[in-house]
Amino acid sequence: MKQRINAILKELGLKETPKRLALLEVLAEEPGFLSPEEIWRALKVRFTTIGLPTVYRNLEDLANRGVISTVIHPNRQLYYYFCTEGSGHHHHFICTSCRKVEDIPECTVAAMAGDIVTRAGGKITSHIVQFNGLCGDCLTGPEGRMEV
Amino acid sequence: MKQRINAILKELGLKETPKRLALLEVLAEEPGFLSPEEIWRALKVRFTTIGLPTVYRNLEDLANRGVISTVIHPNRQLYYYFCTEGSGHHHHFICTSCRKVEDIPECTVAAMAGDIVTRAGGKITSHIVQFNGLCGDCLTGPEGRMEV
DNA sequence: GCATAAATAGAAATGATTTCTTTTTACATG
DNA sequence: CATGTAAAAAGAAATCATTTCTATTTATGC
Repeated sequence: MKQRINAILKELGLKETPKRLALLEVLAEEPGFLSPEEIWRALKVRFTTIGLPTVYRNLEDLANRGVISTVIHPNRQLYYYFCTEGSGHHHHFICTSCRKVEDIPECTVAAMAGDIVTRAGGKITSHIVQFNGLCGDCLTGPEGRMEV
Repeated sequence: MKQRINAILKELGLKETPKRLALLEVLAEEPGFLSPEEIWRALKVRFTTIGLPTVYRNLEDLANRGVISTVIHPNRQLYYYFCTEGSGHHHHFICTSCRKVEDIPECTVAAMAGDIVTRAGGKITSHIVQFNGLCGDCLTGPEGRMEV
């Protein structure tokens, strides 16, 4: 796993700092998703000085580069997950109780739900399907832009 | 529209307070999604005293009852949208620039994206497909619960 | 009209997340 | 191996959306 993490950082041109490596190790060893503060607490065991902003900065950066996934949680806090499937875009089924994360292959939404339950044996309480982007007007014209 | 709002509140057993009615009117007149503070500012034009907590409380309550929809935004702020399609669960395409909201009928995810672009003429920059629930273990056993 | 639970005001607290400035560090290069 | 430099991190502080709290007001059924 350490080799894989090293390779990822090298490929992205990121410095292999001890804290960044440890952060990824913590995430990689965790089967479910974690909050920044939880990761921070785990890192404080290994490092006497480790700032919460460092954790936030690295998580955001790594998520933007597709190394780790963000979890959209009903409580709107940030959670992160190191997906063993690699960085290809795909979807997840998360358990809001134990935080387990299951990969979702592409298929229809309704079939997806059924497939998840069949394979994971759980119960789906809600799902989020939302597309973000620019509508036709905003794509073509400069007027009315008001990015939020 | 006022009649429809009145009917909705009556059906849910909610009191028809002037502020709650006005809040729904503001949302109903807005073609896109709005933030709590924007709604609050709109209401301050009509009411000399209107608290932001009142807006938050009503929005959360109405969303929980399915009267209005929440918008999951990349910036993680809260946004709300009064969907003209009624309270049936369905999905949305939002423009993060002008805030327009388009309804999405159920179909495959890939087809959905294509369909949205075909009808709205925009560009999809990201999409969220995530299922929340309880995995098989959490559903059956009491151990390991740690709702987050 | 009156009782009562619901709703609101207004102030204050909360707490996750971000910003800022200074210091440290990884690593490419000589 | 020394060293210059840009990236990374520390630590303190700020931000600000959201929530909580208590007292007061109000809509509505009787």
